[in-house]
Amino acid sequence: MRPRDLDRASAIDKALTEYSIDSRNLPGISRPEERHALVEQIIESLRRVEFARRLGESDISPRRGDPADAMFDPLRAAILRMRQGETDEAYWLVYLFIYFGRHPVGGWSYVRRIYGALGARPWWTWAEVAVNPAQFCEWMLDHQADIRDGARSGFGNHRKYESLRKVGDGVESYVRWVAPPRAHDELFAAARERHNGDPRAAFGYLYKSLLRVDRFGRVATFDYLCMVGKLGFSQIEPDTPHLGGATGPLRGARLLVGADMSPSQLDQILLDLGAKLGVGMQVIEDSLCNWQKSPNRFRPFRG
DNA sequence: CAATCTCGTGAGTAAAGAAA
DNA sequence: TTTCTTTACTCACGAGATTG
Repeated sequence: MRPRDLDRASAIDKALTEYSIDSRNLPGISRPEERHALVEQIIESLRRVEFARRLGESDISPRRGDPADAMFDPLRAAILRMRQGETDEAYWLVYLFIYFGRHPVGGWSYVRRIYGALGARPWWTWAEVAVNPAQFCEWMLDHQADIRDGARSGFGNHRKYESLRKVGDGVESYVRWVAPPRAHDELFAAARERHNGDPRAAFGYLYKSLLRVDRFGRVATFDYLCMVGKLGFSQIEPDTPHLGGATGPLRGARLLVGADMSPSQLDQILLDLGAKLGVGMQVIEDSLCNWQKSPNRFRPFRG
């Protein structure tokens, strides 16, 4: 662990111990091995979350926004667009970033080829897709072979069961969700207003509706909304870890708190725990998922 | 010695079934 | 009706087994 994290680690360790004495027993970390492994996972998760926040404030080369350039990066492209006031394009790029993820070998090649329309013009910008999603759908079906490039392309780890065949349907469904000519920021602003500007309530409301979008299950929905919040596109933040329908994080939560609890009970307990630790629900969700894979020994998440 | 097939694994989404 | 659990399905990948 890095020296600068040591203080934070000992504070979290202490808070965990206090919580398990004062508030609720945490059988999964009664031994120091387990507790230390969890603390390290929490530190790692904090680092990942803070990386996205910092990225939103850092200098970014314009080449990151150009799908014709090998340096293209959908997340950085989203930030650039937002800075230029192109909010719909920014949200669309976050969606694409989540939908495809980064392949360990192929990197962003899927997003790059699709967003950049395989070098043709115009690119598949939000303006193009929103007006005619059916045309995008057709283009996707026609160009699957050109987009694919063996081992040098593919979906990211979290999206490994997706396929190019389904992308058209997914995108069509997402376009219906945004419902142009309504803009993304109108949708998010309405969600916030509906809940008096409460970032958590707005998140919960958006989560429920986005979950109905095709090919956007629990993980994609949660990650997309978290990213929108972290980049500051909209003032929202996860209200709970949303363990309903989860696999890894739910297993982790049951290991930590107790096997006989339902996802919604665990959501509430973890909300309380997160407040005591001073960490957000994405950190809780992410760290429990990684911890659960190896509860008694810290293993960094790679992928 | 390949090339191909066949599981098993891992971590998602969707839908059906069960419970509250 | 909503929530939770279970089951099925998807896709890439690697290890072994099978085939040519």
